[in-house]
Amino acid sequence: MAKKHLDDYFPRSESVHEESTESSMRRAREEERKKIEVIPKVPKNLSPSFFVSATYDGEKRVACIKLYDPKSEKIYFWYDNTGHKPYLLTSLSPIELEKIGRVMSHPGFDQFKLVEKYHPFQDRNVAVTKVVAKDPLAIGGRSRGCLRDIIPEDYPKIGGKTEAKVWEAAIRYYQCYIYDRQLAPGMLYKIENNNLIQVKHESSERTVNKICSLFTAEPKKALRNIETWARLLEYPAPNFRRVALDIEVFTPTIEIEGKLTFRVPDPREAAYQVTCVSLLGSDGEKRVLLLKRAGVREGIDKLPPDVSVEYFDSEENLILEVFKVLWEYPFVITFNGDDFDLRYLAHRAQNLGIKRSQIPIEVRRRVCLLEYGVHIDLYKFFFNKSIQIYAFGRKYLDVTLNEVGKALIGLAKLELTKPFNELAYGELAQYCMQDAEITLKLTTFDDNLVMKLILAITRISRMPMEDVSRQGVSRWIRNFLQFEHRRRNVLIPNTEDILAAKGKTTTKAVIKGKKYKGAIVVKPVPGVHFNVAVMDFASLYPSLIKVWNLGYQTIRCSHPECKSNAIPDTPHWVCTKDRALESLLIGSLRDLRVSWYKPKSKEKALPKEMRSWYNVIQSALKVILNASYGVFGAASFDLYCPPVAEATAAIGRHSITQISNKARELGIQVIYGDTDSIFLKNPTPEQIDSLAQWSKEELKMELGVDKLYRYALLSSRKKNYLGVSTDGSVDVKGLTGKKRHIPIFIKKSFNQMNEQLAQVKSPAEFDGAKKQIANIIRNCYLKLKKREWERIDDLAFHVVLGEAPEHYVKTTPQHVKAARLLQEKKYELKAGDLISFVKVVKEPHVKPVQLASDSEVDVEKYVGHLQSTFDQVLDALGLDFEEIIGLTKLERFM
DNA sequence: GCGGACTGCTTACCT
DNA sequence: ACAGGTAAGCAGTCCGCG
Repeated sequence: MAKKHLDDYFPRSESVHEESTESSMRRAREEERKKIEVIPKVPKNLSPSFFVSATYDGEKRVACIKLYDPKSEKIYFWYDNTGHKPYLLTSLSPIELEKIGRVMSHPGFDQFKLVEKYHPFQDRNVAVTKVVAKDPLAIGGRSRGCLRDIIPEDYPKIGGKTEAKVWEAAIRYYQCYIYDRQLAPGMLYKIENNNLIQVKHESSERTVNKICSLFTAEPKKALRNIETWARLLEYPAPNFRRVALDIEVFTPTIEIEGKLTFRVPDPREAAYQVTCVSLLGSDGEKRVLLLKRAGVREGIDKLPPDVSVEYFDSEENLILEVFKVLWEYPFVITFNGDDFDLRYLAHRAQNLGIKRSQIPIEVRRRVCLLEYGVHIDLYKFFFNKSIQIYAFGRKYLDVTLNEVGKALIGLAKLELTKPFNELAYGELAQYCMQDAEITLKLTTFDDNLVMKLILAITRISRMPMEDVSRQGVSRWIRNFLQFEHRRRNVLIPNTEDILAAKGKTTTKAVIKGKKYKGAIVVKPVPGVHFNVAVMDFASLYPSLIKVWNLGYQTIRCSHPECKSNAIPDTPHWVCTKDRALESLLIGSLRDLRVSWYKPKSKEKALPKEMRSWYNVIQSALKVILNASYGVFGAASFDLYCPPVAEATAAIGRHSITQISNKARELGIQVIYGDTDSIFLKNPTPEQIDSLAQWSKEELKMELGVDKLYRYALLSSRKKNYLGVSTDGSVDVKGLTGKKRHIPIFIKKSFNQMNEQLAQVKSPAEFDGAKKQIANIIRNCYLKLKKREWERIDDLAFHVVLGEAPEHYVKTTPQHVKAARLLQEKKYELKAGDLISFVKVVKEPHVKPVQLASDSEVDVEKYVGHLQSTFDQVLDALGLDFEEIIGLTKLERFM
């Protein structure tokens, strides 16, 4: 079996609840008694509290739920009292299993139970055996000899004829617990007679009813799903009492070329002193804890008066003071706390001999959790590509506190006037407090958007908040699908079973190395087009998954009579008898977004807070829906099913082709289109209506007007255009002048051109604009020729290192050449770093901007870039770069 | 030994 | 560690050329 298989079972990365080793478990047990004193006892009449996290308690050997009471703003722990145990499912009968010695003698083995499960490929119930264990580690862990490995290994040895199947053995125990008890993380619970019971919220229930009444035309099953989702999304959010934490550590300096640089201390060694810690609470707490240093005078004038500044003679006392806070706050927010702040504090505390029972941090391989509260590491959350693109619209490009802060809340890190270790108390405290402030504000801006977003996804995905904030969208989708399997008593198939039953892809991708054919891009008609309507399908792929009943069960189903229900452009077919889970769930999420949350988020009559909540929900849904097709084509997804992805893309191509044909039939010129959109030249409202109508009737798909452009400027290239909306705003898509690696020197002129284009209202006004544009380009060209740039930085290209510089073996791109020059100067570079370089005359034709001087710049190279940037627009405008800069074609030729 | 045609690599973008 | 499609620029290779 492939090695990957094991990784799939117990994913090492991201997941926060990793198994502890035997020794650390023993230690934990010893310490348990002491810790428990710090954790509040559940009061007799606990008010309705939010389920925020779930773990497995290794000592008590039961699931543990963390409940956040919004009244006391504390977290309470509830331990399972239902006797639920970890288990796996297998195709072997108890009789066969009893013959396997290693199963029976396994110390973690508990008992067998015969159960029935619906088999999603065979379309019938099958008998399977539940192998119950005393401990999740007995089912599957990193250690050798767990039950899920033993069963298939030993079955042949007892004369097994077929393969021994094992299912659902790689699900984390606390998730398994959530599924089996059909719990709703993020929702309200109470504890009654020591039982965990979900609580209703009456006014939200009324809204849920109202939403359901919108969907009465839907089949019963779908309606039930809509109701469940609506409840999860309508229930209110609490105020999350939280503290942002940032630490500063003494940082050894090294001298490079007379310049002092520093190396970030290793948090696993924690060899240097913690010099400053800022704690900023959502409740108004503002504290800076400073370590006293010999010879440095106390006194701070730069901090606001409401900040409490506390000096410590001993580092140990400082850290213990921080720990008090971590034992007390229900939510702790950091930026990269998993890999730095919390990790450093924990290791440093150990180095200083602080007792383990006093350390509130659970250090895992990749994450740091809290013994008491919930730790949210914003770095992980903002790093999430889906969050980056769909929730925040690509507003930040680099995931650093500085960049994210600047982009989302207009708050940058402080710039230091001196090397770090020479800072007086004032500047150090100020710097540290600023970081904590950015961190906290990243969770408070827009009415606590980020906290609510995490809460909304917690509810949809049925995961603990810690996992939601750290894991990717494919895990969110996987978990709610697994949850629904359990609800319906459907066996969750193994990845390789789906692949074996449904096969791979059949179409040929345009791009070499891709698995199947994707979307269509219609060749643009270059030039300036006035009155352009852009129509698109409302969330194309999720709609197709809904309308075409797509899912791993239904694609290429086993019923012969379904084979005639063919998917265009592929040899696949789809089931006509059963409804696919994915189709149902993704479909109802889509419907809720399109028909309720999206309109509600724009309803002006609603109170501001309501609108903002609806906006949170609609963007959470957007993030999930946008990934809902892609996951089926991703081998890392547990329900990976290539034919589903391939079919979805094929129907997408079919839909856009049909709609363009229909548009032309209606006498509308289609000037461009990409995946789910078509650009229509000067259509009448009637033509638009009949196209939308036709789509609804024939394709069962909603097609609407997305944009109205006063005019669109199409280049001859696909995915390259500029549109001026009726309100004068300019959409620039794909043009080089917009790309972030291009020097600002060129970008400035490009933006000036856009300003001119925004002014143009009619074809008659184009002439004036063209003259202005020619001027802009000529000026830029002349400035270059006369070498009149302001700063050399303006000429720098900025390119991200995809991997560490030494890792490039096939070719050496220019940014890597520049990176290697920096390395020679002792700069430390890694994957993800942004390299800024200028083009110079001498070999190797590039130089890091830090090391370059004005005189070495290769002006001709820059003229070339200027030309190619503007050519994309000029050909549509009927202008010529060489004429603009005053060269006749003949001169240029000679 | 050198330049053009070609392919492949890398990044940034679009939907 | 959700997908495929497109553009740009450069690196590297092959081939012809007295």
